[in-house]
Amino acid sequence: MYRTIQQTLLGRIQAILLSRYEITLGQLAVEQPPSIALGELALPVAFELAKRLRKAPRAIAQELAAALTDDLPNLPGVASIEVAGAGYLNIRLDRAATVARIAADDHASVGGPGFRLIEHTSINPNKAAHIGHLRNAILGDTFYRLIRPDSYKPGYEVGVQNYIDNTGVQVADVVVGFTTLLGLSLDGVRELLTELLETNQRIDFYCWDLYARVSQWYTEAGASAEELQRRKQLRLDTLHSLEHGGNDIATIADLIATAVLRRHLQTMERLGIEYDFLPRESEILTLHFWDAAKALMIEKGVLYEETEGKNKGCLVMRRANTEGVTGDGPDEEAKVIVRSNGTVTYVGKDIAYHLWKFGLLQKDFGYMKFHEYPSHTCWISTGDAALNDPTHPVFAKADAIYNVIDSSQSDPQNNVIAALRGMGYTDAADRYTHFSYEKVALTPRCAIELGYTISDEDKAKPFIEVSGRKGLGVKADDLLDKLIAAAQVQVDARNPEVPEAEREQIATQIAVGALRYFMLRFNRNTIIAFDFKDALSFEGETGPYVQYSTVRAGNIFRKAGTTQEAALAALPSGDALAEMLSGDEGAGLWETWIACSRLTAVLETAIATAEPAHLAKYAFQLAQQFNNFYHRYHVLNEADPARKALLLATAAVARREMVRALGYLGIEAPAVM
RNA sequence: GCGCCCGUAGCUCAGCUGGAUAGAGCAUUUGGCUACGAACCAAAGGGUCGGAGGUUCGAAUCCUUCCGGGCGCACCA
Repeated sequence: MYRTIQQTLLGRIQAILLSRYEITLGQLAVEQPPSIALGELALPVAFELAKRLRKAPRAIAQELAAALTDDLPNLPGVASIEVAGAGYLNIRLDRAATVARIAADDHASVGGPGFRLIEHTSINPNKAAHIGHLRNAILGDTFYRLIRPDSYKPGYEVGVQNYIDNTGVQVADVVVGFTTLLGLSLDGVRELLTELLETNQRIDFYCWDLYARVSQWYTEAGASAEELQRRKQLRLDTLHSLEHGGNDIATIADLIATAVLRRHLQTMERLGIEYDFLPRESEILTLHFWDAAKALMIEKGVLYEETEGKNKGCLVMRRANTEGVTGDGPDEEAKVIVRSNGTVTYVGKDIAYHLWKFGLLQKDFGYMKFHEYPSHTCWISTGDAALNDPTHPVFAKADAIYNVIDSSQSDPQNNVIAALRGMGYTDAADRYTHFSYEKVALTPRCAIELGYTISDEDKAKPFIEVSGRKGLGVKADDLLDKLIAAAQVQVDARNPEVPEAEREQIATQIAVGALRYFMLRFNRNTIIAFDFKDALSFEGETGPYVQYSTVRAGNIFRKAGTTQEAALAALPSGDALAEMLSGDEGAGLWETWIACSRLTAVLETAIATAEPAHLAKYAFQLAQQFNNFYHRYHVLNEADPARKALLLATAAVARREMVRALGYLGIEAPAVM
């Protein structure tokens, strides 16, 4: 609703500027005044115009205020406009009329045309997911919730995919662990996987330790140089066997990668995170995506053979943000895409994959059903035409893409964008968003708590990098288990009358709420220094604080013998409502309604900036606002029926928007807690 | 060497495309449970927004420079 008013106001202002001054301003700022006593919206537009009109801001503001006041019939909901400070235009709204519209759930639309593809999670399928992966998946999943169509907004058509690098070095490393460190054959690996499954052991946890062992084995202190060289070669040979396919090593890799992948899906499903499609690198190889991309790149003149210098004999591409060839010499800054031995680099494969996303590659994956969620199917790629299920949805038609990938990958991401741009696909390049975020690190204290030995140098640092190679990190499932246990203690103590199964469900909701909120409260480019104390907190700026607020609100309706919907429908109207919302006393309630009306405005900002943290902050502010209201106004004891109805409606609107905001964060509102 | 990011209260972080007195949480101190559940609320202390210049009506925000930290810059994936 707040956004609706913003939009009409800006529209009128633009019209006035055009007719009076013949000025068009691209971007007009709308702010909230520091205090509600000054109004609900403020326009600093007069300051902007002062230079261009060579007039004092206050004088311009006076003129604009007069014009807007004349225009009041075209501004529904606006009560008055006044000039304040050095030249602000402060807008006051008609409280009763606005409250009625908010109660009726009148709000701006969010959404538009076009298909969007979000890629997130993309964990190497060779070990358990850790907190860093959680941040990635939670960011991606939350953004998906922000933009998808739902009952509140039309949104955008969207697909979610999780890229699986099942033929990379990380999988090769863990395969070396199974074949060499454990000395297992293909049958031996099959038996071990079955055994782990039957004894309810997590294969991804098993691989976590094995992967760390292999990494250590490659650089083992006691081993001779020849031996280490032999191990390195084994690693390389294994990688090549995976890439080539059709051998026992590749089959082992596939068994392990698929089993680990299934575990990742389970872990993420605990957090309410689902996928539509799992494209795998193995199919990018077997279906020869690169060959098609290469032909296209050469045709478009982006890819060329270097004939001299250090990259002689390679196919190279001009790098992003460089001038390329200046003068006669070779472009030494160029990025090698095809090595002199004819093999393609990672960026090359990535370019092919991204051409596919935008529907620009003349090739497609085969699709098989892989996992069933309650509401939809998750598909996986296949290179076997016989296995392709023709009923599969189409994904290779993106108008815009969002790649949730940590910020250290910005260089390769920019190379892919540069390739698209160089090929003339400027629309695609412009709508390619590297949804970058900083990593989750451990505080030294946390690392010590986990039992790792930390060097003095590391102890002095503010944080220590998580390392799958070293096995240094907090596994996602472990953290979630820990959070559930902590929540369970509280739920059991506070709600002994609730059946056990329900208490467990509530504890899980709280744990997920705490975890998701924790990962979302920071801006994307803030490094999170992980600490159990903060992550396990249920007080202050946390998910459970917001959840608790919804429970409190819910209790009011229950005890008043009504429901949230009925309370909103029973909002008083007319002069009685206006009277109750007026003055300082009414301002307290009015403030809550205005805060509740800002959801679409916040959604819009969060989507435009690809920053879910805005919504997390908003959810918390709403809860603070509600708790403030809760203490200030006692609903059930209110003697005046009209006033009581207004208080009930206020609690109802607060709960409605808190639950919505939480929903976008992927957090449920428990019935009790 | 080049590129990107960061430096705001004791700690962890917000601060919307420059705007009104720089805000939260945690921690500390104090007050509030015979009133809708205290996973809560209220109050207090705590800031030369890394330093120095500059741009202008106005700078935490933009520009330059320096200091301090992080991450990239392979014929690795």
